[in-house]
Formats: sequence, structure tokens, C-alpha cells
Amino acid sequence: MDDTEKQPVHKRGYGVSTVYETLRNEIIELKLAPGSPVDEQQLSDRFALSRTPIREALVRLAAEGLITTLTNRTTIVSNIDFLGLGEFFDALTLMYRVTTRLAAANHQASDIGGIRALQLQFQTAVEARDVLGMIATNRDFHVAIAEAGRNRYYTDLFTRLLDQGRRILRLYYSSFNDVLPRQYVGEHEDMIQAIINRDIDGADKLAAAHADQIVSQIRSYITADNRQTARLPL
Amino acid sequence: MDDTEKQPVHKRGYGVSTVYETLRNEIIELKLAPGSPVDEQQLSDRFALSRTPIREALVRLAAEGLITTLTNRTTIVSNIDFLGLGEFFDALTLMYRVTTRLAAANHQASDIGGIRALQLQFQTAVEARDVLGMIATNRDFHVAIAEAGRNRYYTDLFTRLLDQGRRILRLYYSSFNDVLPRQYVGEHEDMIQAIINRDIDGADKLAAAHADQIVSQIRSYITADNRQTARLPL
DNA sequence: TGCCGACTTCGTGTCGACAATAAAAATACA
DNA sequence: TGTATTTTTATTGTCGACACGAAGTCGGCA
Repeated sequence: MDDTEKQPVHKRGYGVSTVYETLRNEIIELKLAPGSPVDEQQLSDRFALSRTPIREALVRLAAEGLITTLTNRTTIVSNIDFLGLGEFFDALTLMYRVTTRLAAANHQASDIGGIRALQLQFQTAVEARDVLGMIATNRDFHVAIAEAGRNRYYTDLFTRLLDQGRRILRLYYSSFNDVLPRQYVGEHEDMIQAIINRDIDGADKLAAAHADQIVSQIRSYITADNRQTARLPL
Repeated sequence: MDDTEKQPVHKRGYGVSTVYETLRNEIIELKLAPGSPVDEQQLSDRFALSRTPIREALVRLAAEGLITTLTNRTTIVSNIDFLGLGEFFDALTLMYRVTTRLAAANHQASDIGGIRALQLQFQTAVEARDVLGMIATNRDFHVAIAEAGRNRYYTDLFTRLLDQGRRILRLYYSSFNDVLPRQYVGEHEDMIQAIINRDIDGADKLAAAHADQIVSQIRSYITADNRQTARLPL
């Protein structure tokens, strides 16, 4: 029945995309630890592909900053840059605001359905206390809003930032309580309503508040984490 | 004296970067026409490199959207997306504002020298009526300001947008008059002053006005161009 | 004469192998 | 015994060649 062994499941031009997307997910979901080495031969075996397409996928990942290649030496999964978190939060907040504003201004009626569906998924994840699901669907929800805003440049940057954020959130997902997520559900509802009403400034304010929530949440996780290390006996 | 023939001038890991940067420049400077095909074998001959490193450079360019690869078919220099110009201008304006704001907030004394130097270069180009030089140095000037703002995410996006803008401006550089450029020199001066004074809101306002200037300038070029085609006998 | 299908051609996607480089290991020496 | 130097080894960067896919070409058929 099945095509005999090693018959590549990918069609001709799609080997690289597969590798790219798979690795991308694994990096964002922290299945590949930051700083861990990425071996080309290993991947070549794993995907049953030559090193050439693997390499091209790695180049793409490097262009997005997800991996770091030390020339002529090993290439590693990029470390999470805790020192640059300030920049990250600043950009993330701005993109939250801009994309939500634009969604209120530019969305079409057909966009709302998709956004609502993702919000529902988020809600479901919250109720099931599925933290990983929450992180993923929250990201999808905001990407959908960004897409309704119809500005490719913002959507691209925002997506990258949100994915970067997923990586950070994963680090702390064990410490999630379930007060905040419920609050997020409400905030999401308000944002949807503002978008539908084409209330641009309202959407902006809600997005800004939402962003501040999330930023301070992540910040508190990090400082809590720091306290752990500070508690070490000396 | 010289190493005998075809000894690759690039050191081992730097072949791809060379190809990447060369092609990138040629695309931005419109030496490679939008829509024109990019042939790997041809480039392979030209750079005296195998197709593999060429390919990796192309993947990088594709990740930035400078080239478009039709899978299993030819790959072409990306077309200038006139329909998406609205999005482009929106993002460009926002980045002008944000980077200038941040420069006023975060710059260090040592940043000012570099910015001043680039402003001087721009001024020189304006006085010499060197339009291509103006376009290039203007870009460098604003990138320097963005770097002084110290937010990698903004700097990256802004750089990409400015380079995209260079491509568009090149299309119309013949129609430059020299009233506007002189005005830009003045606006640049004001921006520098606002940055030095750490006048964040002032810097923001100046940047917004500057962006509006440039956007409406480009817009007028485009509509003028459209009028040309509209004038065709039917 | 106009349309459909096999054939040819050109360029990409993929492969396995080789060369170079830098880290690690092994050796020599003080 | 510790340090400097050579050798080994592992992994990347590059190469030339082959295979597949899509256009364009040519010929057959209605």
C-alpha cells in the first residue's frame, strides 16, 4: 500500500518549507532549548533530506533571528535576550496598539468571524486551563486582528514579536494562575466590540491596556524568577 | 605577485554575504529591474561560485521580500507593489516618528557625532545636486537616528522600509527639483536639535511632518507619472 | 486550419562528496 | 607537572552532477 521506504513525502519544492516550519515551531515551543547546537547532519538524517535543503531552511531561520550561525563553526538556537526585553516590550506594545487601531479602521465584515472563532478557542483553552493552548490561541487571535488591519509590515513584525513572546511565556507557563487569563478573555471581548464599532481610539486604548497587562505579567514572572536565584545561599 | 587565477577572493564563510550584499544593493538601486529574472547559473558564473552559496544568498533575499521565487520555476526581482503603497507609507511614517522619539529619549552623547556627519553628507549631496547621493545619505541619516534610539526591532523594520523607499525614489529621481531637498536639510537640522534637547514630543512632531513631506512628495511623483499614462490617446 | 498531446529544453531542487577550518586531543618539551 | 605545539576529528562551506517539473515546440488529428 505505502510507497516503499524513504520515498520522500514532500513534493519537490517543499522540502525546505517543511524543515523550516517544523524547526520554527520547535524553537518557538522551546522543544529546542535556546543555546542548544543545531547539527546539519543530524537534521539531514531526521528529515531524510540532503544537507542542502536543510541548510536553506537554516538560512531562513537565521534571517528571522531564531538561530545564530557562528561562521565556520556550529550554529545554535538563539538565546532569549533578557537584556533586550525593554526594546521587545516597547515594540510589542506599539504593535498591539497599531494593529488593533487599524483593525477598527480597516476591517471588513468577513474578518470578524475568524476573530470571534479564535477568541472562542482562547476561551476554551482558558476554561480547560490548557496553558500551552492559551499561549498559542492568544497569538493567533491577535494575528487575526492584525490581518484585519491590512498592513503587511505591521502584521509581519507583530507576528515575529508574538512568536518571540511565546518563547518567553513558555519559560514561565508553570506559574500561570487563572485569574489573569479570565481577565484577558474579557479584554479580548472588549477589543472585538471596539473593532466592530470602528471605535479606533477605543480599540487603541484597550490594546494598550491589554499590552501593559501582558508586559507586566511577563515582567513579574521574570523578577519572581530572579528572586529565586537571588535566594541562593552565598 | 597575485595568487594565480580564480583564487576566490572571499574567505571561506563569506561568499554568501558578498553575493547577498551585492545583489541587495543592485536590487535597491534598481540596477536589477523589478520583475527581471534571476538566473542561478548566471550568478554562479558571475561570482565564480557554485550554485549552492548563490542559492543561500537568494533565500536570504527572498526572506526580506526583495526577490520572489516561483517554486520549481524561475525566481524574479520582486515588483514594486504600488497597490500596497498605502500600507508602506503608513508604516514608514510611524517608524519615522517612533525612531526619532526614541532617539530623543535614549541617545547617548557619542551618537550625535555620527548623525551630524551624515547630515553633513546629505547637505553636500543636496548642494552638489547629486540626487542618488541624496537618496542614499538620507537613508543613512535616518538609520543612524534609529540606532541612537536603541530599539533593534524598530531599526530593522525602518531600515527595510527606507531601502524599499530608495527603490521607489529611484524610479522618479529625474523629476527631483531642488526646493524640497533644501527644505529637508532644514528639517533634519531641527530634528537633530530636538534630539539633543531630549525633546521627545518635539522630535515626534518634526519626524511626522518630515514623513508627511516625503510621502506627499513620492505621491505627487506617482500621480504625475500616472497622468502621463492617462494622457495616452485612446 | 485549429486544437490537443508527446517531446524537448531549460532551470531549479536535491544529492553525495570533497575541502577548509576551528575545536579537541595528543604529544613534546621545559 | 604544566604549557606550548602538533595532530586528529568533527562539522561546516563549497562543489559538480543528476533528477524532476514546467514551458515552449513540434507534430498529429479532427
